[in-house]
Amino acid sequence: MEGQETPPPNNPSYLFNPPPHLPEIDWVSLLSGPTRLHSDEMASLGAAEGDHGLGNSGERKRASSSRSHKATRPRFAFQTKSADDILDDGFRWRKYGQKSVKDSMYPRSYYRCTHHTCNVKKQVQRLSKDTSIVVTTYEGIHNHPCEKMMETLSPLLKQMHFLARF
DNA sequence: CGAGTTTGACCCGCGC
DNA sequence: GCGCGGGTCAAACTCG
Repeated sequence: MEGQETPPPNNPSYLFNPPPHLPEIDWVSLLSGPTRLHSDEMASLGAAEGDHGLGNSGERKRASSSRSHKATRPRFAFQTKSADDILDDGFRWRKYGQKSVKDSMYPRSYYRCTHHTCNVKKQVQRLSKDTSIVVTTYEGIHNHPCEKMMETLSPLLKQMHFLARF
């Protein structure tokens, strides 16, 4: 049931996502149907983000400024057709939660980038309508190079460095 | 033994 | 004000 009408373009110009077994990404729905997942207006640059009182008697020491980041954070969602929920995009993700959503009969998984200085999050959810479709929502931008990519590029960079001497 | 996953509880925003 | 739905935390657990 793979109605693939868009074979992978073999243009060698993609610097991002050169991964080995990348499933087909529905970039069309990405670009045309921007946000029907979360129609959140990313206005309200919450400058006044006082941490919540949270005067709980030492229960959850919720380190403030965690949930309050609903301000201007780039987020984009796209659909992939894959049998596997998690697709290897070159980054390392650590799962930190899973919830069952109301509309979908499948649970939604929450991942966070394992890089120290990188607090990019993503959530993965399988469509109940079409179980072969997985909706991935990225939130934030990586402030570090993709290690998979660096691994691939490393010898190339070395060679360039070598050639640059001439 | 460390990194990552599982899972239940907690917290919060929003609609009624 | 209350209940629901969704997002996150953290302890326990698993796997390499």
